Amino acid sequence: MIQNLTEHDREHLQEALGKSGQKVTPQREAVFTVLLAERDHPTVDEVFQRAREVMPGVSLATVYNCLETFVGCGLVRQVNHERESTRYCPNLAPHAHFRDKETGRVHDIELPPEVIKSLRSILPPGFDSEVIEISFHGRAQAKDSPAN
Amino acid sequence: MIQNLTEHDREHLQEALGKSGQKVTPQREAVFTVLLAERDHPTVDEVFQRAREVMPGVSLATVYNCLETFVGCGLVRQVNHERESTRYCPNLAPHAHFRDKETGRVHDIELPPEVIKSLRSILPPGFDSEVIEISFHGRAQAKDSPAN
DNA sequence: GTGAGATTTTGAATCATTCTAAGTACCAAC
DNA sequence: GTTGGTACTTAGAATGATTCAAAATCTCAC
Repeated sequence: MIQNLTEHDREHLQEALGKSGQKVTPQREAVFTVLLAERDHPTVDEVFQRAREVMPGVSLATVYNCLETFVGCGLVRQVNHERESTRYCPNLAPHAHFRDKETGRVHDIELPPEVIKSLRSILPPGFDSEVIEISFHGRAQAKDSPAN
Repeated sequence: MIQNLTEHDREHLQEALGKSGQKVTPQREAVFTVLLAERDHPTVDEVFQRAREVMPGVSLATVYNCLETFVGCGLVRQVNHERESTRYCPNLAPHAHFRDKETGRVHDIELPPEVIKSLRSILPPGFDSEVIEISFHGRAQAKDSPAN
């Protein structure tokens, strides 16, 4: 069952939206409620299904809009950041990727073994990871692609 | 300009394909050549455009097939691993994600500040990152979602 | 209450990717 | 050298997530 927002959460929503000049609407409340109710990293479609339980008339487009708005004002995070076309690289050495916001270019960043180790060490017992994907997003002033 | 494969690269291709009972074909050679020629993490469509310069008749479907084959036999790596629907989470504390291969579930993994620091430290000078995305892929025997 | 601007809705459009069915190439056995 | 099998490629249709466009609705300041 999806509970109503607590006073505190409602204020949080209000404040975050307000800061960027946007309003609290029933739809936004519904979507936010859904996100807080079950923190299982739902897809848009899952959010949509659940939101309809609370507000039967909401549309899928609105759910997309709300989520975009929330991401924009820092209320929620996108897990598959900037879903774009899949990219391929023939560099098989362990490395991270850095996507330059400005150019869209992706650079390889060498990944020293001790960093990999420290990453693995944060996994709780019972979690066994074969693949670690790391990607940075930001700006690079570098002239040329580094390590490749 | 896209050069032909070196002897060495051709052998590499041959061996990797052979291991999984697959053949070297002109199309696969062309696609592999393209991948090695410019290591800029191209999208499928970019690979397709470039492959056509080398082999005008090649089809998009074949490029998809070749890339899938290469990933399967470990010749290349996919940058946007498992492109799926975008997911959302309201956990704003810095954390990594762990996707369980079996269930498809995504778990939050707490990210200690020192690990973040060590990650930032691998960026070459001139690279300034605002967002770091980390995702593990593997198996979890845990009963329940941990830190959330 | 009116009007401007923001928000929502529906349905169409787009884009990456996958699927399907038919065609082609190659190799082995005869 | 023909036959058959298997892997591979092709074109185009189908799918699925997401975005867009235009009309309808809401909200708030006045």
